[in-house]
Order: sequence, then C-alpha cells, then structure tokens
Amino acid sequence: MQKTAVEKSNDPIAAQLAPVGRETVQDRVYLELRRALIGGLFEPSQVLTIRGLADALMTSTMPVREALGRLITEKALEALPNRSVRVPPITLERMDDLLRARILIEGEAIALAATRMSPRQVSVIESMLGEWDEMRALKHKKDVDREVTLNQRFHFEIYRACGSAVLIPMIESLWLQSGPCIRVAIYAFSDAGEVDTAHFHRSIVAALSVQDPTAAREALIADISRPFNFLRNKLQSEAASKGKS
Amino acid sequence: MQKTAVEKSNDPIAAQLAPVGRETVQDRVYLELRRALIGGLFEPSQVLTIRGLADALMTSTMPVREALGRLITEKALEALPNRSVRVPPITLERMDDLLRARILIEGEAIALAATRMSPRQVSVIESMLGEWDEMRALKHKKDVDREVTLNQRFHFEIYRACGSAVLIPMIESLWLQSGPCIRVAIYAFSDAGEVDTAHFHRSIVAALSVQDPTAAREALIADISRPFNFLRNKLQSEAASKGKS
DNA sequence: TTTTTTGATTTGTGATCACACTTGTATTGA
DNA sequence: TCAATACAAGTGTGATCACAAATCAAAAAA
Repeated sequence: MQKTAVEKSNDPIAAQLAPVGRETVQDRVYLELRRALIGGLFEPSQVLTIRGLADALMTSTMPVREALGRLITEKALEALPNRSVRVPPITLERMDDLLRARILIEGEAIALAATRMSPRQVSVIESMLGEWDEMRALKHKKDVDREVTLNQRFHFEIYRACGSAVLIPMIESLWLQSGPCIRVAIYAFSDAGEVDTAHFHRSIVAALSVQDPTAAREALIADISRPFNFLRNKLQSEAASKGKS
Repeated sequence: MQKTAVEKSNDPIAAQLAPVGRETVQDRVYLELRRALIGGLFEPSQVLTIRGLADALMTSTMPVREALGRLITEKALEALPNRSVRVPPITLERMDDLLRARILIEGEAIALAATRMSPRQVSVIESMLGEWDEMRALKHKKDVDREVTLNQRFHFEIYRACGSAVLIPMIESLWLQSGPCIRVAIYAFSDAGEVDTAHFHRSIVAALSVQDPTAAREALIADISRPFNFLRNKLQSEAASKGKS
C-alpha cells in the first residue's frame, strides 16, 4: 500500500495525536494582517511598507509581500500607482456601497442558515449572548478588541451554518474591507453613550430559534446597518462643519 | 510646486499623451492566468506547478508564485495540503453553490444597472448583439474562445454600469470560479445541437432599454442558469450510468 | 523668501540560491 | 512475484541580492 504523508495513519497510538498543521510563515503573516485589519488596528489611508511590516513581524520581506498581494486582490488593501500600498480611505460612497453588499450577501447567508441550523447550533450562539452580558456588566471600561472579536465570532458562527463555501469567503472579504470603518464607528459609539447593542443580537437569536428566515434577515440588517448609519451621520456633520469654516 | 511622477502634467502637449501604465510582470502573469481560467483553458483538478508555469510564460518563478497566491485567495485555484496547487474539481454541490451566489449578486448588479444605464450605454451593449449574430452567421465552426470573450464583455459592460466598486470584483471572482464549469458546458452545448443562446441576451437588452430592473434580473437569471442546468443534467446522467456499470 | 536642483535614502520588483519536503523510480530483500 | 527500502528528481518556501523608481532633505539659484 502506498503511504503518503497527507493521509492519517490508522495506528491506534498515532490516532491520539492531532495532526501538526504545517502553517507557512506567509500564512501567519496573512492571518496577522487580517486580524489587524478587521480589528481596525490600521487607520484608513495609512501606507504600509513591506520592510516595515517585515521588521515588525520579525520575518524577511518575502512572506510579507506575498501576504500583501493577497490582501490587495481581496480589496482589503489598495495598491497606489506609485506601487506603495495603503489601507483604503473611507468615503461616503464606499461606505454605502459596502453596506449594500453586506446586506445583500450576509442577509442571504443568514436566511439560508435559519432554515438549516439545528437547535444545538442555535444554543451555541445563544450562549454567546450571555458572554456578551457578563462582559458589559463586569467592566465598564471599553474593551473594544474583545467586543469586536466576540461580534465576529457571533456572526460567523451563524454564517458557517449556511453551508455555502462560496458565500463565506465573500463575507470575510466584506468584513476585511469594512474593518477600518467599523473601528471608527465603535469608538464613536462609546463616546456618544452606549445604546443597547445586545438588543439586535437577541432578536437575531430569537428569529433563528424559530427558524424564521425573513425575521432573521431583517434583524441582521438592522444590526449591521447601525454602525454604518452612525458613521455616515458623523462624516456628514464633519463635512458640513468643515464646509463652513 | 512639488512634482511627483504619479500626477498628470498640465503641459498642453503632454496632455495628448496617454499615461503609459507601468504594468509589472506579476500583473501580466496574473492577468494571463485569469484569462486562461475564465476561458477554461485549464481543466478541473489539473495541478499547476510554479516552475512549469514560469517556463511556459518565459519568466522566473517569482512573479508566478505571487500570482498563484492571489488566485488562491479568490478561490480561483485551490491549495492542497501537499502545498501543490490545482484548479478546483467540479462537484454538483459546488456548482449549485456557485449558481446561487451568481444569481444573487449578478442579479442585484443588473437590477442596479437597469435604473442607471443611459440610452447611450444601452446602445453599446445592443450593438454587441449584432456582433453575436454575424459571428454565428459567418462561420458554423465553433469558435469557443471568441464566444466566451464576447459573452464576458457583454455581461461586464452591464455590470460596470451598476456603479458598485464592491460588487464588480466579487462578480469577477465568481466568474473565475465558474470558468472551468462553463467551458465544459459550452462544449457540451455545441455537441448537443445549439439552442438559441442569443435569445436570452435579447431579452436582457430589451429589459434594460425600458429600465425594468425586475425583468432584467429575471432575464439574466435565465441566461446564467442555462449552462449550469445543462451541466448538472450531464453530470447526473454520467453519475447514474457509472453507478450501473 | 521661494523655487529648483542635486544627492542620499527608502521602497518595490525580480532573480537566484539553499533548504526541506514530496513524489516517482529503481533496487534490494523476502 | 511482490513489498519495502533507498535513491534521485522535482517542488514550494524563505532569504538575500541587484536594480530601478520614488521619496525626502539639503543645498543652490532665482
């Protein structure tokens, strides 16, 4: 029998060992930059240099340039004609464009998921609601990173249940693109006095637990529209005050 | 005044000169591979090697590996655990998944375009209809490449009018992913006796010329569903006959 | 003071090399 | 004859270097 390295052995001892994933440096760089972008660690219009990132990530330039290339193709970063690369600036048109696409695709994904989620899966995301509560109750100091991460886990746990290997990468790309916007919005939120963010998530869970695709879609649209609408108002008022001065 | 290379000169003589784009080798490789994938020049499950492609494209391995990385992130190619890369195989589930996503996103794009296209723009794509006719009238020998190219130009001329910088790259990614399927379907078409492919395009143009988003969306759905449905039947009958033998 | 020019530094791109892993083919053993 | 081993060719990954283009700063000219 031909034995290749990719297939798992049937040895009863080896069966207890988890396969040691051979992640490349390039993958680690890519995932790290992804995390930073979705979390909004880079600000819009900031330019990124290959050697600078390589130094910060303690690797050579090679894995970084390939990771940057990948991020550029999914529009998470932008290639300037000078061949330098920056995180895309925020404009009103782009925000509306992103929100429309997210409503379209994430709405479809959650509608699909609503009809396919088992009660077991629903209970998993329901438990996240509790996590959210205790986080907000425990400490009032803003822990934006954890909030962003939890929000991301909540949404993608749902999207994964839609069972589409095509839609999910697209949603990831959309989150990557709207990451910088969201970060700005969240900071603006906590400045403007926190409204109940958990309310939307509760209605999403409620719709999913009764397998109602339409209600789930509408609750989701309300949820993801809120930071965009907030940010749009903020940008418009800033533009108005700047126009006067 | 600071003068950089990226900004266009105001010199009245230089104004007549088109900027000479500084396309990198990597870009050329990427575009060439894209073209090959959408055109279906690679067959499903075919593995691609960096050095092999570098030899074929007459460059070093460097631009090729970066282009491959980009194509992998947009799911146009697939990275195997062995770290070799292949064009994804066709499965029934994946086909249905792709078709659903295309109906969702391209349908939205054409509905947006229907309300925004000027009569001038409509006449441009209407003229493509004629191109199609003369191509089919002139020679009966199948010129699949030209047919695929014209079909692509026709669709993207419409999508561009939707004015969404977010949706269009997603549609390109979807075409990239469904490219290998389409090629197989087109060959199957011409074997099975050609039904009127132009009919669908005529109804699309008709809907656009009266700015009817719903009709345009439905005509488009019929158009892009046809090869998928055809291919699905073909695969199912093949699977059935293979199950018997 | 303002503008232009010159030079030094930084940056992205492509090529080449070394290394580790995989794969395919002989060779050896039973 | 067949299975296992050993060897050889092939492949992806990461590092380093050379080069051209871009950027920035200081110096020179207006």
